Amino acid sequence: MTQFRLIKKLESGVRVGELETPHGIIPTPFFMPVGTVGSVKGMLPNELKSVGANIILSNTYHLYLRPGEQMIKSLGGLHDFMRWNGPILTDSGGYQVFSLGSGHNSRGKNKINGDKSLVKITEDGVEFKSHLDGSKHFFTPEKVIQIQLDLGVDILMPLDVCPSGKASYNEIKHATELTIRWAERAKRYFESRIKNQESRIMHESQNGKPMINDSKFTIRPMLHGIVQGGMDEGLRRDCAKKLIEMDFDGYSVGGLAVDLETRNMWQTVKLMGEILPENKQRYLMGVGTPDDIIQAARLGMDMFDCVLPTRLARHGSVYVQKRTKNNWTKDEERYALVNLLNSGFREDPDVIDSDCSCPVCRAPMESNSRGEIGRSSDRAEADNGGFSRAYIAHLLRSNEISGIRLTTIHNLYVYLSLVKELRQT
RNA sequence: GCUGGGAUAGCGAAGUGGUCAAACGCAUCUGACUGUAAAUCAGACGGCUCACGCCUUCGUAGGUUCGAGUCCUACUCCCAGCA
Repeated sequence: MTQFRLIKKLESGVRVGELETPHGIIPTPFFMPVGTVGSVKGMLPNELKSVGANIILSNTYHLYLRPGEQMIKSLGGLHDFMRWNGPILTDSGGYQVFSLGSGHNSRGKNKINGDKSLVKITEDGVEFKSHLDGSKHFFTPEKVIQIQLDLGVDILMPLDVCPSGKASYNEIKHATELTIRWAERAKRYFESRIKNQESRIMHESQNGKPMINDSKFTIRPMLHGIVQGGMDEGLRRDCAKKLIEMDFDGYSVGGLAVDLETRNMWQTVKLMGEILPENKQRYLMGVGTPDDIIQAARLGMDMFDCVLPTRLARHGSVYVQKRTKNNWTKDEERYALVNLLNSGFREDPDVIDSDCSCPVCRAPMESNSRGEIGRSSDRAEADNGGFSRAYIAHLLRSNEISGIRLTTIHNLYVYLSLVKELRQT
């Protein structure tokens, strides 16, 4: 039984489908806003919905460290905890193994541990030091599944080893092989836990208790296998083959959103699109820019997440469509980044993107005395959007929370309307 | 009016004889950001130069000294206390 249904494959190569999760059926391809610590920074659940999000991503590593998965479980699971009733996917912490590991902290200083690596990988799992307080912890493939099941998420990622894009062949090979062995352990543990859960539900319903119709109880969460292997075709093929044999619910393509100076990832994405099972969803982890997502979807990827729209928004940058009327000026470069903190926007009266209909840019249209249609001048009208670049730049400079909220809403809308468009055209 | 204290780069503020074009913070400018240690980080921030480097600055004007943001004198302005 597969919970992914491929409806059709568009001429562009984009796969249109749907994914059935314990928290509802969602259309693919989709983009997941990143809410690492149980919050898409600055956004409330209803705001995410209003901008078109129907699934979000959170993080095992972070929630385990704080507030702890047991606390979240006792408070009703992650969905209830954060009051988000749509599906949630959690990353496993595999990326943190990468980003907290030695040689990879390219920016800033280690806040807790000086220059020492926070991570030590062994066959059994990964020992790491909390970035919060330096305390030691140990993740195994089983532990990471347990945490995610306790969080109650819809789509789980197994613990993997995500090597730097700059790693040597041997390092990548070792990481890939370990990822495969860990995937097998994760799968075995996951299946046994799910089986227990299912039999318990069966048992309860046969005992005269009311049958549970809630999809939360009847639709099982999904576990992905994560394909590693760097840019090496042999390793990628081998890894994919072994994971496919284990029959995961879906497949993730990892290790491509790291160390971008070495990025020639398209060949690998193309390969993945060709060899991963057609009837399972494919998740390209951590990618990417809007243009990246278009390209990847055409190569057969179904799921995306990226910190760019939210992080860039907090750093003052917004995406602007490069189109004239309905034609893109250049198909492979549809979006430009604009940093509103640049001095040129201080007095810019225009909205971020006049072709954008997000809640920030959208403004009621009216015709003036000469019959020209333009943005309503009635700024005082409630709920009318139409915030000027000058105003948003001012808010950002003043460190007003509303500034980064506006840019975040806009950028997320860009991503979410983009995938929506992908599904339709 | 008297007695103290003070005037440093856009602002605030270190610096009390050489290593000072001058710490640090803010502001400003630019860049980076792809499974979030990230409302963060990096760089620039007197002038000229790609750069080595050169030139002009620490209230104003003189002076002492090989050498002054730092010491002395006068002046201008500000602050506090006392009249």
